[in-house]
Amino acid sequence: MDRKFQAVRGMNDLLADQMPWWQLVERRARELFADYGYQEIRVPLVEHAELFQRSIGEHTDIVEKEMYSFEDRGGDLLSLRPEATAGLVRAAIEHGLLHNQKQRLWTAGPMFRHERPQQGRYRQFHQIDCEAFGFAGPDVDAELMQIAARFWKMLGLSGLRLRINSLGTPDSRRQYRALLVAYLERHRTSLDADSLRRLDSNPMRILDSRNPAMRELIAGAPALTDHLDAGSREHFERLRVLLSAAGIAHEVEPRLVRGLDYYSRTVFEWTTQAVGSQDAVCSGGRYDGLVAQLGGEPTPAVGWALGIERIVGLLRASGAAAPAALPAIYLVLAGEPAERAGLLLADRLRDALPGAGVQVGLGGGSFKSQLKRADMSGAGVALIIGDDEVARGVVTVKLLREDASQQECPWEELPGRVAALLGRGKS
RNA sequence: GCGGGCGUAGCUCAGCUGGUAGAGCCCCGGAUUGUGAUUCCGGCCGUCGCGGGUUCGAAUCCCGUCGCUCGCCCCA
Repeated sequence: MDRKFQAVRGMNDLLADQMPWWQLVERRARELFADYGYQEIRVPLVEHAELFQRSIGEHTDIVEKEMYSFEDRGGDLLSLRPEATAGLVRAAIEHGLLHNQKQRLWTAGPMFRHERPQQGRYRQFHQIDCEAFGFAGPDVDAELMQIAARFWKMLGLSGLRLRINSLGTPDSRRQYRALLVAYLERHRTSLDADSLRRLDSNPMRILDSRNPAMRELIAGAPALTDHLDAGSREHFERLRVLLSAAGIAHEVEPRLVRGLDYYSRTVFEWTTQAVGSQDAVCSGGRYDGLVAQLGGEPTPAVGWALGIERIVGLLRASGAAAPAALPAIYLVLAGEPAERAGLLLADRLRDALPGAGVQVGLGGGSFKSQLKRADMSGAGVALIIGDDEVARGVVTVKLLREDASQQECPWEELPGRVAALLGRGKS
């Protein structure tokens, strides 16, 4: 073999030391959505490429250069999903979920974008995503932000900032866009290369440029907030009232523009300063036109997505220790007769003590190394079985975490004895 | 697509101005023929990312290439 296989760039293996955090995040998310009455659904990772082109927008970076697209054997052009919303909307329409109904849904899973990986940004990354359909008012916008805020609280995360903005309706956005382009054209000579490029394709994106040299120019630009239609302005103002009443801290950020074409009215983003330059951990917005655009009945909708990798990064950076699942009991088996008895005895213990965690010292080795492995396993109790114990039908019980002389225990009494030891250890 | 940094043992890394590769951790065995977490001894572990060049001699210098990583763009 002249070549070791490596994972595809930007697609990471999640090893055991990572999983306690992932499991924590996923478990809490499940509890969170249950608490708000959101239902989980799952949709395929692959959809027709056209679904994403039409929903996300032809001229977005995602569609233009980041999608994994391929022709399948039947000649269909398919894509790995770069985000979750389009697939959820497609499924909701396809199964009639939006027919005279309101829906509050969530999903989670991998997304794929062909970007240059860096900290917090990967080609396969994972999102938790929730969407509410059929609610036109700002109350559901506020609820979605409340859900996210509660999630941070459940996970013990602090230091996250919520910034909100309104993009208005497609109509008011078009008018504003014309004003903005006129302004930028007048200052064309001060634009940087990236902004010049975006002037034609997506001028509003110039507003959230990170280039400090552009700051002054941007500050002088007409503000989106000043050019909203009356309905959008009222929606936005009521949203702010609701957020304040619910005790959700937020800032209006007139320059916040999201990268996907389908957003209308409310957009928002939670950011952090704790993990590299990819600072957005959760973001979303309202997309009232998308369902109709994809062939459904006109249905107002709003949702957000959060990046699990970024949340896990925050948790790790916060110094919190993830609860690792350790076995409570480790079975040391010395010699062939003990090995023969060990598996069954371990299962009896599992029957009697479900959830405790019983690990069998497989693979032999010296007695010393077996005890060493028992210690390393994190178990509190080592049960030692050798030829002598098998012959007499007993087990040697040794406490690994405290000073106490070890004792012998007949097999029949073992579950009760161990239960008592574990109970004492916990209290 | 564009920049910066880095590739030496499974992991973390040392190796000065070129002299033919090391430490710690891990793992295994022993000191203690059945007692771990402390100690001591021993063992295992390498195409020095890859290819080419310079040289008597390259982990070290030069060129190329691949990979990883951080950042830009963009985004979760």
